[in-house]
Amino acid sequence: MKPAHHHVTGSASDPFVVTEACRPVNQILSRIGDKWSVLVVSYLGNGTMRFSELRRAIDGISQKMLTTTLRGLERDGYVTRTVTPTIPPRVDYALTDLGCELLVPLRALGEWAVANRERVEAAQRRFDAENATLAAAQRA
Amino acid sequence: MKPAHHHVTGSASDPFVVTEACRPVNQILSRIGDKWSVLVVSYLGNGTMRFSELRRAIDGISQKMLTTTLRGLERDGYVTRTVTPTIPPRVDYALTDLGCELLVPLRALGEWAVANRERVEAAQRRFDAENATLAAAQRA
DNA sequence: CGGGATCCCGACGGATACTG
DNA sequence: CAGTATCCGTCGGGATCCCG
Repeated sequence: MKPAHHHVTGSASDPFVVTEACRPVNQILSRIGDKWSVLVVSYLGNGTMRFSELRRAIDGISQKMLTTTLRGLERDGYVTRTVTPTIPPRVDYALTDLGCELLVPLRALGEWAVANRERVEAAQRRFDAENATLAAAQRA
Repeated sequence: MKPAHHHVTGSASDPFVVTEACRPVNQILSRIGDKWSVLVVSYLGNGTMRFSELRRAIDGISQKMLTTTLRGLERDGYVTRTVTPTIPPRVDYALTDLGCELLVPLRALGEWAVANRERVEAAQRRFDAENATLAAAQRA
């Protein structure tokens, strides 16, 4: 656990945290960071929903991606899938305890995103504008 | 922000929380949720680093993806890029204030991931095993 | 040293059609 | 209703070569 040679300018944290922690973080993010998982988990945070309820709620998701996303979330233990074999069939999705717990840090990130979206967008505009003027200067 | 209220079925959930919040969340996640951004931001959380330092530290990243990732993070205002035109040239990357603030909810998610990785892996094993026996039963 | 330019492949993800 | 199956375009991302 020897820290590598790192220049520590600001608040220093142990590099151990980074190296050791980022494997599972990437695992979580590769599931949650895809196009739809956060939306699905967020909606299910309000309670159990049926397949078509989710489909209508999310608006833009294809049934294929909804199925794929739900399967992935089910595999990782975030949601449960309950089939009621009536006619027509009925399938309910709900968060597990694990899913509810995930919702906590996820909502923190979400609130940060909402709070800071304008700063990000401003940075993007600044970057793009600067890039445009640089490109123009190149052609001159 | 309303607390998460559970409703039974059918009724529309509060559109504000999900609909309004998830656009910026997806924007943040589409940047942060890619394969390398979290690693880069985490490493820069320990202080300024040079390009080749990051390249060597991250182990597995190609120079193309490191460049792409850093450009994206710079565009969104999370990192600064400082060029020192010496020979050989020197380029330093560091987190902005925005980047440091992002690190907070990000680390929360990271700690959650570390704390719960075994539960996720266990769920995956359970799911895969159950799937395998089902597939076997199908063939019988 | 720190990239930019190019080629290429596989995975992600959308549209459509069909099934239990 | 809740999927599965198929086709197909897009693009993330790796490998390689080159440049200032």
